[in-house]
Amino acid sequence: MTTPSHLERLNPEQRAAIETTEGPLLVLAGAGTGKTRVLTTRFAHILLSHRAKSWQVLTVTFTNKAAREMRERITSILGEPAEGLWLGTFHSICARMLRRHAEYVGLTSNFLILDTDDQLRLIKQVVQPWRIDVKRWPLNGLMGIIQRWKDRGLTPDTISPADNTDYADGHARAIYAAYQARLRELNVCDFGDLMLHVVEILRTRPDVLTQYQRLFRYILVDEYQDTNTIQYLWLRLLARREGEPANICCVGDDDQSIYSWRGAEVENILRFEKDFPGAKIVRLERNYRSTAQILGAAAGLIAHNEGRLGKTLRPGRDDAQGDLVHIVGVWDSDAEAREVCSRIERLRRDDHPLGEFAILVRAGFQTRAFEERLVQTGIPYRIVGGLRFYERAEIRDAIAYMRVLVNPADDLAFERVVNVPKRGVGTAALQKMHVEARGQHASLSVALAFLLKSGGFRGKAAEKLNAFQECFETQRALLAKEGHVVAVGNLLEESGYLGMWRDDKAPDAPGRLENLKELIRALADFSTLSEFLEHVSLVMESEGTNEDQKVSIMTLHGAKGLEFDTVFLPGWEEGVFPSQRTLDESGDKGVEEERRLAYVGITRARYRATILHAANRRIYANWQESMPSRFLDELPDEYVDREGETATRQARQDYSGIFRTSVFSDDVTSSMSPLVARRRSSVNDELAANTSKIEIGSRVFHQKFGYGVVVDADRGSAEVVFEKAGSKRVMASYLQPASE
DNA sequence: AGTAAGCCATTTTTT
DNA sequence: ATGGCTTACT
Repeated sequence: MTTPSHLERLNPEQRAAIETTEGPLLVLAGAGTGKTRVLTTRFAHILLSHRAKSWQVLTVTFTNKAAREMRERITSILGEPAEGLWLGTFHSICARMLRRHAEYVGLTSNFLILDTDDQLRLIKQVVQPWRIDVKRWPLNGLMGIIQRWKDRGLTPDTISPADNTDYADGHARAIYAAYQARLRELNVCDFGDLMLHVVEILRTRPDVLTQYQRLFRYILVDEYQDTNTIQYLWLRLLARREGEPANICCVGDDDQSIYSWRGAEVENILRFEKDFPGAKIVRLERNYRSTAQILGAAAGLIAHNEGRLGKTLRPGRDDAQGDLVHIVGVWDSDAEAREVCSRIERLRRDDHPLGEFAILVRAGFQTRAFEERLVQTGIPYRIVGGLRFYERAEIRDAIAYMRVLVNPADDLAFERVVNVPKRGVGTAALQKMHVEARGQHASLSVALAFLLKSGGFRGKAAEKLNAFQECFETQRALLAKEGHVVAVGNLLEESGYLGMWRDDKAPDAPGRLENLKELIRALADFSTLSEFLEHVSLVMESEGTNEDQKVSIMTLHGAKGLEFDTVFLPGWEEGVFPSQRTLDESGDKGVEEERRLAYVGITRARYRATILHAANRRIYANWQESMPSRFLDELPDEYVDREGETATRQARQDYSGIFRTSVFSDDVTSSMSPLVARRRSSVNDELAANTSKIEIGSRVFHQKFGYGVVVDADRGSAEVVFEKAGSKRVMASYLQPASE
């Protein structure tokens, strides 16, 4: 018997994970063990073996990226796009379901999905009657609490006293109720509602539930360790046929659970066998990504966690022998950046492509030192996971314009743009509209129209608001005739929005205009504006990832699922990693999650991993001595090379000890022991800083303010007269000498 | 209604 | 130290 082509070159465990199609199955897939391959092949196998049609398989992921990749790979296995797939993120699939049955939860099928800005604006309004002291209880916190409740599937009336909080003087539950009521009135949903409402429907409408249970003959779930309670409830409702647990296959790795702080419950994966009686478990432990040393180090580290399902990564590659994992102790964050950069340069000279380097940090503030050094050294880099395309102010504004164009009654969007660009609408004018709208039980747009007619506004404001109203009406009329691309283009032009950015003197204004052009271009990919807006609210993706050869800087969280030849892991110090905040808030549980994060970090590397820790680090304002991370001690000695680390380790116990200096260094201070370095550092660091190039009268460039001329300079900062942004005092380290 | 001064927090992020 | 946000002036 011949093996079908899609099952070729799989190891026995992978094959078991694919061919065990019936009944509940948990696939414990360690890092780099071919998880995505198993998921996609399993899908194809179900189809090719005629167990189900493509629309009878439900496949859920967490990110759009994962969903897209899976779709592509399934298409390539099958040789053609599969029909009517239920493949997407939890949220996009729930949105699809909710549009079908919206009326069961008091919505209509054209409900709108809110972004975070809208949510906050709404909470702000809803909270008014309680006169909450927002200093003491920031609204962000309130939103967080409501979100967490939603993650756990709690509605205002199912929150037990034990679940309630002191937040907002104990009014959180009542505010939640008011917020939900308001959402319903507006016929809108936040992200949490997409899951919450669907679960509500499945629970209260047996006919609907049965319909889906019959439809989905197979269910595939990616990253199961990241599911929260409501997602788990949703899956458990769907994964049942004639009272029996259905063919649900969850893939995940308890060792890579790093999102408990946003509601993920590792318990879900740990409890799988109990939740789904008769479940089988397949472990994928052969790693095809990393060297034996990297795997050994990672395995040794994660072994310190308790309550694991248990899994040991084994090298699966023939060329698995490689370098030891390097641990490097440095003086401070600048030395750390220098050390990393000099190592990158060394490898770069040996033709290692820049795209194969990653610097993985615990928190955003760590990136600064690396950026500075990379700029100085002239190594191209990219910060991954900064602000995403659809989160930029100009994009959100433009989208709000589109929303009002589609639906004049979209008050949240209306409010966002009514005074952008400035039309002389302040809190007073807005208040007037709100009062009018409430009085008439109508939208702000209707209220504005009424006020304009009845002379509620005078002078410049009236004129501008009139024009504002009119350009919507004109383009709305044009929408059908000319199409949405033209209408939106006109709208942004005639409302003065594009002009606002054209007149803006800030150096980032041209970039914003560029983004807006990009957005208008993207409109053409959709046949209607509503379709585009649905895409935007669910698939908040950034523009095409440029495949330039650049060093990637990103957070450990952001790196999950990625891999690089060479990985640098800086900042392994107590308080930074594990982070102090996690230590304080979550204690031992927190340490375990941080350790998993460390495990994720190490296992990103194919060939080389270098871990760094600094003896001193600036926290907010002042310098602090820092202790090497406890995780360093947990790495098994046989897989690591501790350069200059013995010294720092000893320093922790005895500051009068004798230290050894590392021989492996381009830069004297970078990897020497802390105490030796301390004596030299003040001199060296100042020489190293680029302040020497920043002299009075020299022309400089600043990322944010653009070009300018230095009029005054001292050690750390300089007064610069910028061409466009005027005179500012800025940190010298943010300045580069202008080349022209 | 727009600007200056004070106040606070400041990990991680997707949908 | 810094930036973001609210409050208090002009």
